[in-house]
Amino acid sequence: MSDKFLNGMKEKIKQLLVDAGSKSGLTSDLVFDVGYSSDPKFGDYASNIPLVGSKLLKIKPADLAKKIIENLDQTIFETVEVAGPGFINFTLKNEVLIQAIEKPPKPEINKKEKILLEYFQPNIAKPLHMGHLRTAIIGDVLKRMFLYLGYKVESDTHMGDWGTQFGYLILAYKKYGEVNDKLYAQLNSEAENDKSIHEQAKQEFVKLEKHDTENRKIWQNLVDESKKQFLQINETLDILPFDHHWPESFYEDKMPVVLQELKKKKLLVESQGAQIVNLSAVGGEDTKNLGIAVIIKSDGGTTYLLRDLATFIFGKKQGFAKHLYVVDNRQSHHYKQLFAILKTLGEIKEGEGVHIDYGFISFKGEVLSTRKGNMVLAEDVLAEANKRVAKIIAEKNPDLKNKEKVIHAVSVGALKYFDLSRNRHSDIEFDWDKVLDFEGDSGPYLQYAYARLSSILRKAGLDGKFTDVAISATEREVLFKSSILAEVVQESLKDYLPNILANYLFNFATLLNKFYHESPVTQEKDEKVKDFRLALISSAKNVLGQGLKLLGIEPLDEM
RNA sequence: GCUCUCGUAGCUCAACGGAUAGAGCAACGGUCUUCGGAACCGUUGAUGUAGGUUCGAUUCCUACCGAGAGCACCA
Repeated sequence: MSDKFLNGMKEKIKQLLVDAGSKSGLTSDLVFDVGYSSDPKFGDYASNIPLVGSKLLKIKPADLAKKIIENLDQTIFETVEVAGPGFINFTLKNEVLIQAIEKPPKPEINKKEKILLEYFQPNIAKPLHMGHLRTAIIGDVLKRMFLYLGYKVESDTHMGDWGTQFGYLILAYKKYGEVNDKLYAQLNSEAENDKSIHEQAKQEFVKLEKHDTENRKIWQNLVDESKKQFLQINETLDILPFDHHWPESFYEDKMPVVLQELKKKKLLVESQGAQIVNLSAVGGEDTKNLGIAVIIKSDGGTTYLLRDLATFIFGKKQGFAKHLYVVDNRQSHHYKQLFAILKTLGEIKEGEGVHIDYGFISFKGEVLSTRKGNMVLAEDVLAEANKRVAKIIAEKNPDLKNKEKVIHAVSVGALKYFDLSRNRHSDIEFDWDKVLDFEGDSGPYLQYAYARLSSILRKAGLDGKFTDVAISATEREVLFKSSILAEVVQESLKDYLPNILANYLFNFATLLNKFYHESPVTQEKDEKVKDFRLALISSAKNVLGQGLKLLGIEPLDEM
């Protein structure tokens, strides 16, 4: 995100430092940072302003730090200290944290700006495997975070229902009288030995594009059936409903205009019978390595790229200021070409189109692939997860109500967290035992911490209130971490990295486990202390619950 | 050949250019007459190589080594 929308505590402290800095001889455009302290002993927040400012003023960082602190408005701070090589460490007053918890900051954003978020591009005739799930899981969390912060965001599935693969599907139907993933794979493998099959398939697609009645009918049936299947993902994985289903075929009538535009700008050239844009020849420095982009194939068929050009332009006409694509990183070349052509057409400005790429999932060192038979099907993983969760519940909590619901929520939580806790740029090594490990750094661990908090509140029967009592270091940490959720979400969304939120929640849950382990609540004799701890638990539960919902994981009162 | 990702502990992963590189699993040792043991506490253990920029580099730059992906008629 290019927006400057942070208005949490970091931004507030930054502003205070800018003011204090200008009274200390620094210019207001000095670039410096305010971040979370790496360790509670360094306070809540830390800034490097003395380190970057000292060079300009040619004085020691420590001396500049002292000067800035003297000029600083300290009303919200308990302590402000100079430490290390020249950091200023800030500890907020407890009452300030409590206020931030009760009234989380809301970012100032451009409410008119609509965002189009494209994720989950299932291919027809291929069953969903773990690799396909990544786009849906990441996209769904991004959508939830946008909505939480007040953005206008709409999701679109962009189902792959067009292109040569449909030639194959139609051909398979005509040959075998029906189509499924196995027959599709069979035809593909036959095509490897028999080149004429590929030609036939291409011809079937061309016929489809030319409105051949029979092919249209076959195609429509395939699409309808597949769509029904794919949209089960909303239930099976608790993915928010999609706002749009604008599949590739939707752009069929929107491509000719784009072609006209490309011709008008003299970008389209004929080469080996195909219509192409030679990006090495048309663009500047940034496009010279992008090579050749095929717009119309030599058989007259359209390409994915042309459809994507039409897709972006359509989105713009619908009033979307940004178009985000959650697609795996193997397509980064494609998106570079897409954005480069749009730029040349004058249709896109910097930051209006973003490829949110992610690493793919491998299994035993190989990429998941239908063709290679190296498959881990989503439904199999979920079924196995359900089995193991059910077993654990039978051991630990046999009297649990709503067992089915809990089993589902825990399984989905484990599956999603496995994905979301990792940086999306990294490839993921799929491992049954790791996905299905419900201890330690896992989805169920977060849900467990939430359930424990609920349990304590249930036993106590009241919510407590923040009283003025001496608190432990752990309690202080809980208080601080409870205050920063909105800020963390903003940071997580800034580079579209859900793992920032996931990692924060894991640390928070760990802290909470430690807290209720060392601080008894219901048995506490001192009423004021009890009130405080209950209030702390109550607010921490809200924060953790909200965080889990943002990850698309259901908070459970009992499990 | 060109381009892009990625090389961190035995394994799987974290770390806006910041302070002592964090976790989980595995191993070993503890906690409990338990507000729920899917828990808590501790021990062992890591930045591919060589330079450079910086007050400060896992992070940025260059080269090399290694892994993966992409580079016109698949999407």
